[in-house]
Amino acid sequence: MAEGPQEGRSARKRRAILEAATEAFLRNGYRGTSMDEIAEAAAVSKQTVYKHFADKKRLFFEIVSSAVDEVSDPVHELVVNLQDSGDVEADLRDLARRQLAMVMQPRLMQLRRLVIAEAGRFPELGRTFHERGPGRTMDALATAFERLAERGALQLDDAQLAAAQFNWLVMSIPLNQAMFFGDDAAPAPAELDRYADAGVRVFLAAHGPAR
Amino acid sequence: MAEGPQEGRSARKRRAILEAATEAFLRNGYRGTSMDEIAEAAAVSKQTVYKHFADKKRLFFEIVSSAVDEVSDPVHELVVNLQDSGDVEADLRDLARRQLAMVMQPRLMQLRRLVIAEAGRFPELGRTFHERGPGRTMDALATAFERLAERGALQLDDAQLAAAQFNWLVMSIPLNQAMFFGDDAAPAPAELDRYADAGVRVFLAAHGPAR
Amino acid sequence: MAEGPQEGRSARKRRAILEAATEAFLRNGYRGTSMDEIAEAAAVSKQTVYKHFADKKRLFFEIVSSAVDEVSDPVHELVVNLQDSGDVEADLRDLARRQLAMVMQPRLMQLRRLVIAEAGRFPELGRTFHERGPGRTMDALATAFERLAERGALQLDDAQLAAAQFNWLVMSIPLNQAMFFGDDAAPAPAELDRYADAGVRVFLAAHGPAR
Amino acid sequence: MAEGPQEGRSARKRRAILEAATEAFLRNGYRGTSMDEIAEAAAVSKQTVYKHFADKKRLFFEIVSSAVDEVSDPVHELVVNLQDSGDVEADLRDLARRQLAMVMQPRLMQLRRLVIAEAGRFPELGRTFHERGPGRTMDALATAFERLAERGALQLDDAQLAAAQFNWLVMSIPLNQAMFFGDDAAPAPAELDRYADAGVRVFLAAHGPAR
DNA sequence: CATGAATGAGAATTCATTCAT
DNA sequence: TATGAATGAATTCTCATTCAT
Repeated sequence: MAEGPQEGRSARKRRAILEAATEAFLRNGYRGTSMDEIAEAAAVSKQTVYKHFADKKRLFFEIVSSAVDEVSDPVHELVVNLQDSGDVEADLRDLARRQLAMVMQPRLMQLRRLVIAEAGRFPELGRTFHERGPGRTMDALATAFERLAERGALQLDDAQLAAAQFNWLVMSIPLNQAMFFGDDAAPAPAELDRYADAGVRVFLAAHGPAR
Repeated sequence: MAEGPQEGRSARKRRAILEAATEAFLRNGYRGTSMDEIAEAAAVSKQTVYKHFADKKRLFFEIVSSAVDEVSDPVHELVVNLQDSGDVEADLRDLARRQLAMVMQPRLMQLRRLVIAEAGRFPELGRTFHERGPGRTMDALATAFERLAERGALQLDDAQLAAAQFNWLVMSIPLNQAMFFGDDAAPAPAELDRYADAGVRVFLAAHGPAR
Repeated sequence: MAEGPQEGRSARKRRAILEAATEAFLRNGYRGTSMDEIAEAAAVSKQTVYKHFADKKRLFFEIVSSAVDEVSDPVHELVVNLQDSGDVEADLRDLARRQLAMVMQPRLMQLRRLVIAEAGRFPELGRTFHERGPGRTMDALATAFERLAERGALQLDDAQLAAAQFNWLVMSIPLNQAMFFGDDAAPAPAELDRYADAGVRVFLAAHGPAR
Repeated sequence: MAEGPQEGRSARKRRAILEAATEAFLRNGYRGTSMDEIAEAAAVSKQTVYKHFADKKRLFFEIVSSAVDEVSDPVHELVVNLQDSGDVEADLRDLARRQLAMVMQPRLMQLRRLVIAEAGRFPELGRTFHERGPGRTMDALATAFERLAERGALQLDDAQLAAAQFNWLVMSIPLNQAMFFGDDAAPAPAELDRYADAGVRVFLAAHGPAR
């Protein structure tokens, strides 16, 4: 009765289910996860699961939606708070390093794989992920770049395109590596920084301030 | 009986199974495909399937391996035959456009999704795909870039890194779009060319010949 | 609290349960109705349902018993008040038309189907239905016919038999039609009258006053 | 191998399934019968059931359709072969007695109950039953009556109506009794004959030859 | 008293794989 | 060699009924 400040039994169970399901879906995918398994992991009866979530699909959707937000909010935050110290290169490098570190977290990698795997079966899923994840990040990046361009710190024709290029210049190499070689093979932090720096260098060669 | 000059009944059936299985696995994934379905689509009995392939996993592996080669050989070919007309920009743009068009083919997109989806369950799969697909392509690209660098057409510290950057600069944006928004939402050919060109421009800003 | 003059909370809930259960059982049958469903429709907790009715079977029984009375009382009333204006044909035709209209009401049709469907599982049910429904009606009819016979308006050997014949002559055709073709295919009121009249004609040919 | 003249394994299994399913569905209804039960009763694996019949609904439909034909063909036969000996009353009485005896067979009673019970869930079912059962019988009866009317043995305005009246005059009373009181309470053969005779008497009073 | 949760079983359907013919 | 059947377990979902709060 003292457990959980003002959270009722029901809400507590619901949270337990969500956590167990997130864990399971991220690890084993949609088809690889059974409702029995989720109920057991949440220490709840199957009935309780079905009372909270009408069916597996719906549960899956809520899981993924929450996970997307939970995991991409910090990345978005980062971009929104991009510093403008006067030294564009330093600022972008800083952003790139932090962003890459976040994006490469096992949790986000798993989520990305999961969404790609199930995007065929659940078309909405891919859209949702992209809009609330990379899409939102790149929009914020474009806005930030426009600010920099106004003061001459960047040269841009198309801020959206530049944002996307920055994004993928920084992340593509390690991301794809991890995607295909498994979470274990993910590059070490120091190496991640090198990828980030290299990406920024190329980006600035194209869009940096006029020399 | 006159069909297939020197191919026996058995080999013919094997091929039918492979084709049916490829189709099914690419469309519905590993778990979404049943052996019954494959046998029926190949017009053979299930026993015959099991005679040729010990179990589902093995069949899946052979399918994916073959598909990887089938689908990435042409891309590799392209890179190996990169022209050096003297006009690097034109040559790279030509390569980028062709490469992007190939990589965005539905078949390759499906394969990529499939491998990512199952990489958790079959770690070897991701490795195989990367080595025989993007990895091989990028190696060939690095070699080609080194040739260009020798003649001063490119400026490179690290040819491998440059090759990877080129590769993803050209492909990341449309590839990710298609990955998350479904095959239907893939960009039109004209737009693909624009992405290719924009990627090449950024690449050359960083690695192009000294001005 | 002001609602229901002398009916307590408990009695009100009980009534709500009975109404919800009647609706559900009539529409979906015994097996097709769940206790959850009933509790929800009655806006009470499942526990409350079980407090009022020991189990599903008992609830079902009470439902059907009440429904039988509710629905067959008016029919019985009708027969009991059979007029004797001197014109037997007119009087019987009037009775037949009214009776048929009542018997063909959707509610009674549903009840009839329900009882037939479950008579195997609940033998008492069929007995109850017949006794309090058609049985009682036919008894009343027999009594009325005897009165008419005494005054020579009808010629009868066996009043019970004649009552049953009258009953089914009037109702069998449209009843069976509706039974097998669904509620939607029930004959229109005008057509029902024609069936009633035709039934009466045949009945009077056999049992009418001597010519 | 010597078992079954020219019937293959598969056909034999199929027949076993059909028999087991008919038995089970007739006794326990659609919802009251499980596929497990059917498979076990047929001494077949559940897979085999599903290989022969796509799903429970389909199996149920085939069962009912076959049963309707099997059980109502003899009745139809009877009506088609209605004798015309010159003594209408004797001929009709003979028909009525035989028809009633057949219609009251337990098997047909069960089928009738089953169809009525499930007509709500499967509207086609009721239609099919009526068309191939009572409907067909009454059509044949109408045709036979028209023949008799031509020779003055019957007086008819509307042969279809007269056929339906005959049909129900003969059967309604015992049929409804059995329907509601269970198979055990079915009237004894001698009593059935009395109902048949009484029905014929009323029918002929209305539609018999002019006196 | 009444709510949410638990129980424990059973439903239909599907699967990968293996015998028997 | 290849076909139909069998196996045995798993999956999603539902149900009637009963505790615990």
